Amino acid sequence: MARVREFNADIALNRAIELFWEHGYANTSMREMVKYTGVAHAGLYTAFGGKQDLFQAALEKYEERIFTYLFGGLESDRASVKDIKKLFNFITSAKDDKYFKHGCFIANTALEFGATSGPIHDILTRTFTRQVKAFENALSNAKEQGQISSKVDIPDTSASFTVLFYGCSALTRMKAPNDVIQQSISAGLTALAD
Amino acid sequence: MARVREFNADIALNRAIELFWEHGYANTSMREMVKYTGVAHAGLYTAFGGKQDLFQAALEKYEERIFTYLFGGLESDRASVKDIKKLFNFITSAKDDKYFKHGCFIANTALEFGATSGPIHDILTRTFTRQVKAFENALSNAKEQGQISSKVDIPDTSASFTVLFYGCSALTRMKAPNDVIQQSISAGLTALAD
DNA sequence: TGCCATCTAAAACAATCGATCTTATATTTG
DNA sequence: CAAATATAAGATCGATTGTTTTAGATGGCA
Repeated sequence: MARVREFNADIALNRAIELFWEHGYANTSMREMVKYTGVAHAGLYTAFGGKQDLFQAALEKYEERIFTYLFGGLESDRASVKDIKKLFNFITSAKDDKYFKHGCFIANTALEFGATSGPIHDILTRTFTRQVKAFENALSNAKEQGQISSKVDIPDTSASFTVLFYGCSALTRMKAPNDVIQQSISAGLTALAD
Repeated sequence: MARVREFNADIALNRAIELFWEHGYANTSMREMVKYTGVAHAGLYTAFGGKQDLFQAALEKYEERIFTYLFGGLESDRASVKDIKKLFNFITSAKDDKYFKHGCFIANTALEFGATSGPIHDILTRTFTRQVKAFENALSNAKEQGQISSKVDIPDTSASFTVLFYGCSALTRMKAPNDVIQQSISAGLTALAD
């Protein structure tokens, strides 16, 4: 029949995530995307549609990624305090890490798009809700196992951890002093200590 | 001598803050700015310079504003727990408020520009540092007055409050459920209660 | 009143945007 | 091998960007 596609769409999408992540949607041109992915104009457009579609695909792939790696443990039946600490320990040590040096891609997008309704905002709220629930799951498991005091307010603490995550993401992105990030995390996690 | 300027530069700058605040730097065109401010192209350019200069002037005016109104009390010699609570009470009730419905302008800009060096980033880090110090000032005053336990770690708690502020700003901008914001604040402020 | 600097309004500018189309190459199937 | 087709590279499209220029209106001062 015809010639087979030369580029790997999955690899290209990972590159797209990187570029959108660093510069945001508005500050990334399709020409830069062509250069960075190494995929020709026509290739990107036939494989993904337009710029918005590419961005949405990148955001959804990233969403999948963080729930596999970053929040994955928190959604498990055996989620515990250890998983929460693991998440925030990663953030603490990840200011230069490939996968967090620009903060969280979802958080960056949330502040770029604000409350502008559309498919992007749907992804943002969906992710947010799932993050809160992941913390709730880990905390209620931890309470059942007696890892944390029965006095811990689970909805309040889950909300607090979620906000802590978004706050740390913002600080990481703007390269705020690392000790402030560490201090805020150690203060936030005291809720689990007593 | 010459014809006197018809528009008030200060009023125009306040309008510029509103538009940049809502849509960000990249997503605001100078044509929209001309429409929104009611000031002609040439007027904006002669009064402020280019788009970047206008943005910088807007950001600095906003910076001045939040340290007068939002963080003002925290920098005072008589700053106390009451001022911290006042700040977060405002955020709790301000999701539809003219002055916070799109989150904090500084926080939005921090995530749009990231760590890109330049005058904008200087403003961001300057503001951030001053916010942390404002919390430290209020907390050390509160400790001296016996309002909070002597066991409260001031650097940790200040960092925690600053991150809470940026996190709540993000949630407000993306119109996250208001109860999550409230819960995170009530959880964050428990550090002051015991 | 007349000058002229400075204003407003709008058109014009070059550059760049997202998107499409062209051209030529490369590859698979009959 | 040859026809068919999707590819890659890049020229090109109209629209929009930030900025500058032009043209006309306005107001303070000689």
